[in-house]
Amino acid sequence: MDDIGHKDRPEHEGIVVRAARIQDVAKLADVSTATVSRALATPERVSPEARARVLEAIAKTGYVPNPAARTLRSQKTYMVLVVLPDLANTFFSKILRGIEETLFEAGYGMIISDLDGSPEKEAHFAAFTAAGRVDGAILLNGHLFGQSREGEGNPARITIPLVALCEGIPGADIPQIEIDNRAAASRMTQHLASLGHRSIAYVSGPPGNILERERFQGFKDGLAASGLPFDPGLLIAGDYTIESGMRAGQDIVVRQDRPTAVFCTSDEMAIGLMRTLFSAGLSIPTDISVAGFDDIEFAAVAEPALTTIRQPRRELGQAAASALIDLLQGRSSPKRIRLETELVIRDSVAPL
Amino acid sequence: MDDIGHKDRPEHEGIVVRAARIQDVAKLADVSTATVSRALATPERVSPEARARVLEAIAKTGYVPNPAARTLRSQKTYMVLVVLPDLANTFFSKILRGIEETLFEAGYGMIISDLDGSPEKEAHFAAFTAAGRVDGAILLNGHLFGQSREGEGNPARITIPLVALCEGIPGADIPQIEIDNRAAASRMTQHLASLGHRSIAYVSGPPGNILERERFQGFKDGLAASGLPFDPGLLIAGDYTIESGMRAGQDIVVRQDRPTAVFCTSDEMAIGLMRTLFSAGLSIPTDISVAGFDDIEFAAVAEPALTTIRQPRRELGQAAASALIDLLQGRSSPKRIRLETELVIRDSVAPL
DNA sequence: GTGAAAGCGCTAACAC
DNA sequence: GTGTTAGCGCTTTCAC
Repeated sequence: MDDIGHKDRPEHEGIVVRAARIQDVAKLADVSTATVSRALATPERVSPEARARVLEAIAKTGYVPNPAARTLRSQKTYMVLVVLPDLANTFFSKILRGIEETLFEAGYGMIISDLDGSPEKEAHFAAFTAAGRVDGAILLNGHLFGQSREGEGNPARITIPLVALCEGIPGADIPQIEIDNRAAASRMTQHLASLGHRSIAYVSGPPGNILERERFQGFKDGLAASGLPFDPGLLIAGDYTIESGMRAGQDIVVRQDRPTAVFCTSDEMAIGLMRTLFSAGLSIPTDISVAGFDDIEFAAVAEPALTTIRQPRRELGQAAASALIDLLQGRSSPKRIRLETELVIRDSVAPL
Repeated sequence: MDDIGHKDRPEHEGIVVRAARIQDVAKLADVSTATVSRALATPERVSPEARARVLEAIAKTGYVPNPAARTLRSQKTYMVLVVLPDLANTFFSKILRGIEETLFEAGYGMIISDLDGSPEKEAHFAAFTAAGRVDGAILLNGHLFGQSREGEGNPARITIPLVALCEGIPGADIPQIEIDNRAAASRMTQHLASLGHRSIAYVSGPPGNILERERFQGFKDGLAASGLPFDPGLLIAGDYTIESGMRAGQDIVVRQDRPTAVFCTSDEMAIGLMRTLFSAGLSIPTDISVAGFDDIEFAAVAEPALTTIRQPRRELGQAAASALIDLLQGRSSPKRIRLETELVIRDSVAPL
């Protein structure tokens, strides 16, 4: 730093010059700074000659507008916050990519916050958002800021556009982008039943989770539609992780009266569960059928290949980003967007 | 917007008030704005009484400093850019989490850019970085901005602190955080050889990739150390993806003279390859041993469980973030940090 | 269509 | 230890 905090930029080898500002461009193009600004933001309001001179000057100086100054003045950051419960969960990566590419095309950047179950982090990002560092946010964590613990008093209120993705937020008046979890779970259950399975175990997601509630409803719907009774004894607690799937497998292995099929509400759990069943000497699907949910990359290459429900993850991300961009640019957005799922039949489920 | 672009904040039901600024706090605490600023940045330089009044006023007003104004003035963004080749690759998620948590603790936010093989995106983020939107960057993509296509002329030069993670950047004079790929690959090769395997196939990463170059060297080292000849016929081209692993499996299946072990340089490829071998009726490790690299989550639950090299992914992320923070705060950082890997022995490799 | 000038909210230099 | 003030770089009235 040679100067009061300016960014430096080597122009010629060894000679350090401060970065070009709008004034430099204006001077070079022989116009006012206002015209430079307009040439960039609203070219149609600038004469072609002036515009050409400005563009040339920009090219010559390598001018890039200072975003902090722009934000300070215009109150727009062109940044979107994406709130995740867990960045290390592979389920999110394709969704993130869908979000990122759509945001990118519209000129928005993406800031990721991994809540990691930490209320401090959540408070931090709530403040961050309230401070105007982002124009909008996409919430994948199933609740609004500050709603994790109810009735905790209100921190700085968030007034920017918000969109909920995957995990709907019941009370919130914001666009919700999701799949029909209930219908999908019902479909899988009916598929299992149609193959002759009458004793179908259900490995749940975390208690209270909205996806879990919907999928569980779907499971019961499917049972009912197939004329099967609901047996609470066939419910096994899980939390969508590989580890909980392995634990669920233990549970099943030790039962004297084993179910003939297991519906795991995530592929991770299904893969973990299959691991445990194998280790116990069972074979799939001969001894027991296993179904998953999500269709992550590894579902197709698992041994046996996993029968599951495909979620259009990339499209979900794209749809959420599009909805948010609509809001950001003053357009309206449908309150609920539901994308189609697909029953993917592979080898882990067989007729009884 | 009721006003010239100010952010609004509901204070009481229905009444909308603009967000508190430093002046509001100063007035309420009966000090100057400078004192408020100091009370936040350098509390030790403010009298305890003044500080207490300021803190109280901040609590009362719900004041959150405007980051754009702060950045404009101080030339610091407290943002770090993380450049990834592919966000959807599950290998990165745990690394990202390591980065994020370390950055977060130090008060930095993280902006993710998924290059996605697109030169336009790369140019965009180079400009983005040059424009001063971030204080530093962590590069996971194996090259500096603008170096993807050589001799393409120089866009705005990046002068902020940079750190390379996982994929080293040979010519660059920046801290490199990585594992010893060569030693790890050599170790796995020797492990295979020690079990009696003399015909070991090698499934490579993308050509030209630095990880691939190092691991390939390690493979040859390991062969040499075990007294085995190097046979180019046992090299199979891959690119670290599941799909390329499946293709490599096809290659192996059709050989009349099959290798007895396959060293895949990513777990994804190993899992894909096992899928193909299974489908062809081979059993692992009875007919053929398969080894991976990385120890992703699914390696332990694959069937059979995958013998592989564990990379400390979270720690890699943390180390890179720490190194960058050191640079950002004017401290120096070692030019090369190498974290330990571990040979994880599971069931996919057996003695000949 | 263009320019002058105000000012976004903050920090840092300087004076006391 | 504290206040005054300039000004970071831009956009946006307002006047012409």
